Amino acid sequence: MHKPNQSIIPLTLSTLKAACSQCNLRELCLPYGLSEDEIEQIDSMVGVRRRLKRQQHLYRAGEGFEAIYAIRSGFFKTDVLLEDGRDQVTGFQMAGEILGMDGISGETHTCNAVALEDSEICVIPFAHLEHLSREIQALQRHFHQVMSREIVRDHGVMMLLGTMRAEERLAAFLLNLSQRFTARGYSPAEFHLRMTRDEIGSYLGLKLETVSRAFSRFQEDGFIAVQQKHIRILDIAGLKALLTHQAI
Amino acid sequence: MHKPNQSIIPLTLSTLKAACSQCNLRELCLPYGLSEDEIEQIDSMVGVRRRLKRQQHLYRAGEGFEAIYAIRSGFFKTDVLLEDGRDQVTGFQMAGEILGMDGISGETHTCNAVALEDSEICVIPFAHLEHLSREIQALQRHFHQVMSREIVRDHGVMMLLGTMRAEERLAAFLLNLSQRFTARGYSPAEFHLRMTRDEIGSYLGLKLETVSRAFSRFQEDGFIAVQQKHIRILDIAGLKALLTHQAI
DNA sequence: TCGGCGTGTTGACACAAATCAAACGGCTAC
DNA sequence: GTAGCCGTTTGATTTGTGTCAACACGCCGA
Repeated sequence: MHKPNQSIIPLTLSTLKAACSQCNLRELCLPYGLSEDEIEQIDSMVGVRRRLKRQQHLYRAGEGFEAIYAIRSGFFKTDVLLEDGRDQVTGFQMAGEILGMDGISGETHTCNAVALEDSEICVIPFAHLEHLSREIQALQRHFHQVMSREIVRDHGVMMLLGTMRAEERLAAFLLNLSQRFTARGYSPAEFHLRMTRDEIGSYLGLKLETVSRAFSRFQEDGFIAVQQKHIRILDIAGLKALLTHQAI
Repeated sequence: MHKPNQSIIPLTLSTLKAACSQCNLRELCLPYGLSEDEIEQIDSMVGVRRRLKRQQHLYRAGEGFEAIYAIRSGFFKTDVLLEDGRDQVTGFQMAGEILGMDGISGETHTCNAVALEDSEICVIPFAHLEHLSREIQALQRHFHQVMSREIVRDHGVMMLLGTMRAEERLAAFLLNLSQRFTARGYSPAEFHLRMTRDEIGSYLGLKLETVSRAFSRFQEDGFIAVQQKHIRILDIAGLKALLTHQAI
């Protein structure tokens, strides 16, 4: 009955069991202090789950918007394409984070979301979410906070792109990843990059060669140990100093 | 009873009369198709109005978040400050646009909002907005769209900062302003910049000298006529071509 | 096991924008 | 009216990052 190979897992008793109420990412996706009853309601909100393989699109720019997505496991990037072919990665998302809020305004997605590793997401039909957040105040508040957090995050990226130099951008990027991995119970100092140098560069407004050089420089200076996509941070304080200190 | 010089206008019959139901910016701030009854409810949501003089702060980073603000008239900028003193303008806002959504996530504002000319704003207590948007579905949907639009706008700025060259950024900036003025019934081709070259530069991730040079270049090339802060666009198509064509 | 391709590194050079510096112009205040 | 200041323009020079190119590495499939 439960077919792991299928990309859409139908809403059955067995899948429901593994829904929000049992999910260890609950504290990332949902507000605190919900009653049993409310959690049960929210469980029913998550219609289906979907598995995506590496490089598979969750949605594409131009597609109709119907749902937002909570990442259950895996890693994603979102990117925007300009008419003339230029594109930019607008974000990297990991477990417990929400995708698709760009689509709310125009009923159409404005960016692409691509899995950077095999991933699993929860589909949250938006009409259903709105309905429920009219009933459950804590859910409403939580959703507003999630959207607002996205706005604040974007401001941070604008800051990075507008005022920082290449090495500062990369340092900020690594520290941000480290902090997010930590929040998920992983090592703050050692992790695996799911994206290529080119994708990092696109996100940071740099060319891949510049990213590569910055990695090398950080390694020379003893801030990190790089081995392909495996990163070990040796001197977090040093990286942080790069950011705040800057050219005096 | 009605004292225009005071910065806070109390909620009286006379001010209520000039509230949402009578506001000519209604189609920007509110959803279509509300009933008389609903509009009356929303009227009551807008607690007070406030006048701000040029250079006055509407709110500052770190201040507690209680309300969002609809601009009734005037012009604002928002900016973020880094610990090391660097700052960046994250946006310019004009009549009919909403300020303050950055504060929702952390109960605290994360940026400063400053009036760039004498302005008037409507204070929308957030608790009240959430309450009402649990009752009026169209209001809920509208608010979500406004937040989402902000996210999409931010992606556009990231695109600009990450992939465009100086002249492309300025062209995009001018075209965006033109389009927004048009939507408000002003001339698409002639307008007054409320911000300095330095503020434009901060927003576009450029130094003020670069902005100035780009303006001069656009004038030489016959795209625009610049006289201080007064801008006349002579060749919109030319500016647009700068964006899409780019270095072949 | 080997070959090939995608990905990453490193070097030489070019170029766009930053920086430093000076002078100008238009406001505002006296 | 005029002095002074802020904002702007313009020029000369520096510098960080992009560009072009060659090469190295690791992974996958044959």
